[in-house]
Amino acid sequence: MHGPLLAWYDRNKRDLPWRRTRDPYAIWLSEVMLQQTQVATVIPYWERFLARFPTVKALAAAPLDDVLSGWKGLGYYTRARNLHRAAQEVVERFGGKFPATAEELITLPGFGRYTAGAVASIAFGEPAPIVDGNVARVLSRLFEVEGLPGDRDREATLWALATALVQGERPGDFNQALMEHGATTCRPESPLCLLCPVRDGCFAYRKGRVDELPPAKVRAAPRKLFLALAVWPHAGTLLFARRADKGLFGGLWELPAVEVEEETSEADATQRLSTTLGAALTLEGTLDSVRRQLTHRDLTLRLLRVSGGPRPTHSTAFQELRWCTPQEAEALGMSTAMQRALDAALGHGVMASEAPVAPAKKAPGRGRKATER
DNA sequence: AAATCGTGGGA
DNA sequence: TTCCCAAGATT
Repeated sequence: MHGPLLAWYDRNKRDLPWRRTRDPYAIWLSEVMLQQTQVATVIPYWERFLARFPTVKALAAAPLDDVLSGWKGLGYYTRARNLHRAAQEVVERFGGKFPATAEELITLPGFGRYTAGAVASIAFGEPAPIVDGNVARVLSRLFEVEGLPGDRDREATLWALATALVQGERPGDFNQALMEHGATTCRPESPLCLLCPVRDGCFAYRKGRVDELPPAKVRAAPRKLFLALAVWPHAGTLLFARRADKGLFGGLWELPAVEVEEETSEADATQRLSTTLGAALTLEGTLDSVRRQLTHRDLTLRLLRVSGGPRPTHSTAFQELRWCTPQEAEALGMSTAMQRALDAALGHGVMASEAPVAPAKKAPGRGRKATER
């Protein structure tokens, strides 16, 4: 099946930007961005990021804030943090020369077995195996591998198969052929078996089990999470805070937030924010909540417009505090959820409703008039 | 080793 | 609207 699949790949592969380069750094970047993320989403991010950080040395030398800003909106932000750390290790441990073997690569932050094998095979031609979601699905069907995703025996079988299959011509292209086949033909729903180049050897196809392999993974119901956000305008700025490195949205900026319960009153939430920020806050009004559905979280952001003092510049509850104009805030690493909340606040005229500071600044035109309730 | 970590697109 | 989930790594 090695030959037919490779031939199919040569005829049918998509023209993706990272397939036009042999730069290990650029290929690595694509692999990290593609983790749990769809190709169409990654393409513009990859091009922008590469223009901003053209080499591993440039990335290593950049401030983490710039890296997180470049990752803004892509999700799984630990990837950006690990990418940055790994770039610095490439410079320090390997003299800026990208390590060429899976064995070395896997010692870098953010490199697991998959990413190490992908970079080693695609960028350096090492016959290193990979098993991602696509490959797992393709091999499960071809060889009728049983077991749920995550099952130890199943994973071991898949890696053993991938290891055996990648020995041969053009290991990087073969690995990509496996993935490409899984992404476009041997896809999860309604696979296109009539177009499959290796149908004759597929056990699941012969037995009519294509639709039942592999079994879908069981997913826990998302838990609810309520955050109360302080929308605190002053002199054309808003207060922003940097979250802890670990956990949800780690290291990203936000409108200062505290976790609350669904039934927590606005007054109590304001009090919690006062304590957290070390300031006496007055609730001036509320804005519509912003809801976001994450894989594991059902997120509700409750926006509280507040005033008060003294205005803090640091806090024990946050890594860092900063008063930023809306324009300055655009350069902060921020989750999409928080970006939506910020856009909502600005769109409702929270800057304009502030007592004007001479000379009066115009609120950014976000469309809607203030409809504060 | 089961849980955690985001997002946008498609059904 | 709601649900599902895609080129995984980390603890």
